[in-house]
Amino acid sequence: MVKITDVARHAGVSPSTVSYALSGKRPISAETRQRIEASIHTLGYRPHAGARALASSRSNVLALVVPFRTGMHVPVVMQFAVSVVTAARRHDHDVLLLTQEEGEEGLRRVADTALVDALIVMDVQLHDARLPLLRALDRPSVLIGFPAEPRGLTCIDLDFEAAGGACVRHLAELGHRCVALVGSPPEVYLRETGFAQRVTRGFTAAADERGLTSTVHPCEATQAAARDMAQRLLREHPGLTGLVVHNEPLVQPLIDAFRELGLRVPDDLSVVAICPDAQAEQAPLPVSNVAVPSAEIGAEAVELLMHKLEQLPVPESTLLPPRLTRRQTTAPRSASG
Amino acid sequence: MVKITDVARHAGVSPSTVSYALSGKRPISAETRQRIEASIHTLGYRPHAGARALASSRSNVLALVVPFRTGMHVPVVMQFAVSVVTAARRHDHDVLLLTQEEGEEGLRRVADTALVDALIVMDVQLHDARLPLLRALDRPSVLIGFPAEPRGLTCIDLDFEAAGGACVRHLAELGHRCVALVGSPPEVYLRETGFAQRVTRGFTAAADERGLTSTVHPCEATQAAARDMAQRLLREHPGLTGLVVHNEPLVQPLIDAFRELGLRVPDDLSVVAICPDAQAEQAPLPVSNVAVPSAEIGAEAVELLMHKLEQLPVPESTLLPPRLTRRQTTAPRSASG
DNA sequence: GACTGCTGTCGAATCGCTTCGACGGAGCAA
DNA sequence: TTGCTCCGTCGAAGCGATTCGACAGCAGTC
Repeated sequence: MVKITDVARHAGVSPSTVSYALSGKRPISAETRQRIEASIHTLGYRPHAGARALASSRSNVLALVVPFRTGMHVPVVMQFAVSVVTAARRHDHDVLLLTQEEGEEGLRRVADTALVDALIVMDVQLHDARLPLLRALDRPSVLIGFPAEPRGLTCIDLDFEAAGGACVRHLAELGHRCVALVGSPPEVYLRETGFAQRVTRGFTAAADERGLTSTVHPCEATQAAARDMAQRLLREHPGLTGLVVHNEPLVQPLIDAFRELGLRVPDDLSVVAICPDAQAEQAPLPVSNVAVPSAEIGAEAVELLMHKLEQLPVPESTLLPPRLTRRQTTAPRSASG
Repeated sequence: MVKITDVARHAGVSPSTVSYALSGKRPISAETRQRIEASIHTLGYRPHAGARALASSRSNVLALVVPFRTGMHVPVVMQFAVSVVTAARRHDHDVLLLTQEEGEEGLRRVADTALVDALIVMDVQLHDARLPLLRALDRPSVLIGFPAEPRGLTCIDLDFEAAGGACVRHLAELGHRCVALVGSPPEVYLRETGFAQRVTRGFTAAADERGLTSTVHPCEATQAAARDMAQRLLREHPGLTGLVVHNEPLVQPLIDAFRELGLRVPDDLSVVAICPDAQAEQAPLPVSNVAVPSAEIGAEAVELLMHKLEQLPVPESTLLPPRLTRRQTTAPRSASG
């Protein structure tokens, strides 16, 4: 293994000079720097991560805690993880993958052994058991999602409340007067994952504000449940012409189910989903949607963390504003509707 | 931060004794060990990961390289990653997440900086550009998937060839005489990802062996493509009664498309998929399938790596035998079929 | 009773890098 | 010329573990 002393000897300088040339923490003359860079290149030198971490007390590694089994949509999680890795690399950091299964002990372990410099925690619950720990840890963290009490933490997420409102307003502007929200499976509400409730709140508030009739329905993510839900909505709310879906795997099955029941989308029923753009675009009939911007959230979470690592102030809450794209599943309410 | 010398002082022993008590590399009397453990507990000691890595030249971290954009089914990748993390933790290792985007340079970086002890590489292509590097690296690696020339490497995957064969034999035993394979999107074949070709080979060989009529059709993973494919198969192969699907997102759309064309599953058409059990079970009509055992592959990949780290011999190839589960989409060929 | 062989522990060296203080020389002001 | 400041570089002291060789004490052997 080639080490910093080898480089130093080869370049005719001292090890500390090589170190400073690499880190830029002290001025080094252009000439010397070039000689050092040449030596590094010809010798193929790479600083030893452990030695560096020991000496500098920085590992340049971030922990990412991903949900294990949850109501969360898998592609969203994956997309998110990839964007975190990509963003971290831009800041010369790597990403250690932890599963939620490890729980608090896992967080404590990677933090206390100085294996990571900072943590990103996904799928935060309203009353998450890990909150006290995250507050107490000597390492900065960023949460994806909002707990009941975010003070003293750094949280980021899509503004789901505004997203729910945006969907309703879009429908209202198209003339719809009776709308329904089909949401996450019941256990997501029970687990208090926050975002489900926030969508509901925004949805209901906007509907009330515009004087629309509205109902909310949690729903399992299966085709059978979709079919039942479609029938039930038709039966219980005959005037329904606008539907908001916040349940990724259910978007297409619901649309299909309504079709089978004889409703045309968007002519008889307008559908707007809260889901990733990729999904909305690729549907057989592209779906009007509010984007769930996993990549943006991941990238921004890393930026926040980098600021915290540099002791710069960051906002406690970051709510990304919803972006609604009208595609082909929403249309003005027809005369017959 | 509490360090090993603090523990040593508290327990009235030398630091090296603490280290040996922790690692078990030399005998320590029961009494001393207990005193040390008590001190560790009361002081809340955790060994510094960097210091440990530097001294022992072992970081206890594995790298996992996941595909970025690919024909691979996202939930399979995720499932796989989670099982790798879980298995690694059982061996007191952590997992560093790399994206394929980083390419060879990324592998070289984490290996040469001694950030990781070993690597797991997913989505290996037949003529993967990373193979020479992986052969040359001073750190062991395990590949998920088989390149054209696996010699000198350690590879593991489902035995896709046997899986293709198993599907055909299952259909043959039910009396079917004309079968088709609907496979991955064309680009997966072009990218030479190996598993697509292997399924085809096993499928065709088994069909020939049993004297069945067989055809193979790559297919995009969209609903529209599924519909076209169903129509085309019906038109071109009127005698078709057995279908093998090796394309996760297409399984349900294909079944739906055939239904819409008036075919009953399994009465008129038997369908067997190569897909994760979870997907097969959760379908509206549970699908007969050969399991893609991501979790097993991930766990076994970690075991192989652990053996290699201990210098134990491991097989160059590990092919997991296919496991076919008959559910509700396959039935004996009907008289009319 | 001297010798051999364990068992259990210690001390010191070492891993490879960062960082702090020091210092020589150049540039500039008085 | 003297005295100050910077700039660029060096040397040495850590960072916090692991590991190797040494050694004391005790048991068993001839």
